[in-house]
Amino acid sequence: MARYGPDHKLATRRRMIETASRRFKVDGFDGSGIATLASDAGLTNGAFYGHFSSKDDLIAEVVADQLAQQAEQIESLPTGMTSIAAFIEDYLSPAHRDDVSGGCPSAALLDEVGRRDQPTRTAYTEGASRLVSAVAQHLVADGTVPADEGRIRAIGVLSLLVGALQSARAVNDTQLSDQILATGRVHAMTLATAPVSEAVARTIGETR
Amino acid sequence: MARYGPDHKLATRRRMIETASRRFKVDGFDGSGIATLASDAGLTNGAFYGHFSSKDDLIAEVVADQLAQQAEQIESLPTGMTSIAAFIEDYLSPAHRDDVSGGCPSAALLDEVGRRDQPTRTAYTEGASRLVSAVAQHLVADGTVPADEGRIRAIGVLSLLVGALQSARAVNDTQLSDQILATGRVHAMTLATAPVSEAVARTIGETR
DNA sequence: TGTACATCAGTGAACGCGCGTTCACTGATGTAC
DNA sequence: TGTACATCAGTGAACGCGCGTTCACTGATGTAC
Repeated sequence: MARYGPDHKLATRRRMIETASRRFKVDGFDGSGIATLASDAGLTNGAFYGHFSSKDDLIAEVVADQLAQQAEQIESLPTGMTSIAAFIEDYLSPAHRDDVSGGCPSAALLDEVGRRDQPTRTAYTEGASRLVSAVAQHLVADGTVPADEGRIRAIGVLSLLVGALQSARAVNDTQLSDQILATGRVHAMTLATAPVSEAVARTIGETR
Repeated sequence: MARYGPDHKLATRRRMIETASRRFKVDGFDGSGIATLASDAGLTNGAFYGHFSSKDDLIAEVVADQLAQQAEQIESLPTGMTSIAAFIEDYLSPAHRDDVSGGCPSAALLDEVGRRDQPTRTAYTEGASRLVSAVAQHLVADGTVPADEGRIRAIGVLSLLVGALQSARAVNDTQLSDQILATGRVHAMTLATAPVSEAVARTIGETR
């Protein structure tokens, strides 16, 4: 089979990145083999290397793509505190907890990213920076926090969201898991909106 | 070789759990092989199954042991807000970020725990519950928060700590990593001590 | 005191298997004449 | 319009390797006589 339109190969590559993101989030980077990744996209193992130079290459591409999608999602959110509040509610919902394959890549893979090669970590760093900027800009545009506090608030909210969702997934006690989510939602709102403590004020000076 | 004292085998088992915890935190569960785990403890692969029934068995033991150690550490902390403040400072220090093998198991492995078998997840759940109780009791004993807020505050602080440390490790930009740590320290203190917002008050009612 | 035997923690080769990667090949389509 | 050839995305067998697990064996020590 061959001689497809000029977009065909690009479409297959896109499909591989899409299906691989799901597989990685469910089984982890180390737990996902090339044969499975290819078969998820309707291909056989040999075809893989026509699209990516190595498994690590695919991982870096997936990480970049996933974080770019998240940043775009935040960037396209309408201005207003309610939209960030809704984002937090969605992020720490039981539905998101139970949807690992379609959910946040950081919640599913963050501790593994720290063990991967530099291209993957660079992709993560750039994607995360863009995400932080997007959330920061929102909080500032909403008038929720002063301009020089945006980044600090954004980093806090995002860290909490990831830590809480991972915990809610790790635990095999539904009641505790639900409590972690409910608690996380409130704390995330606190970090996004609570009045500046003196300590926060001091830190802004240090890290700005 | 054989015929050791009655504690010898137990000591070897202990050593395996100890060295395996370091290996798992550095290379991940999937990234650590039996031959390497055994050799880290000064044994050969065959000896492994005299101590553990399977790799999954060792993983569950390691998770239980690591979280018990953390809970004991918190439980033995002297009463007083300064001790929790010092714990937060240590947890989100550059030194802890750079010491993966001797550091927090949740920061190194949390998203992988969610993919393991039930014994491992149960071990994690029990250990994490004990940790939450220990931190909650501290915050209440310190007089920092009212009795019925202890757990909620503890869950928030711990989620934030884990999320921030994982992020600081994933990112390969030192400046951003340091900023995540500094920001996390302040936010953790905020969650531990900030006055109850109306939202928090409502959530206490829901999740108590 | 000296010898024969039991114990058992640890050894290391071997098992089948799936891993990441390579490569000669296929075969449907487009182009040239 | 019909035939020969070039293209190239995808196939699938094969590579060496390390995985988790099993098992016959070793050999230093303790006990029995």
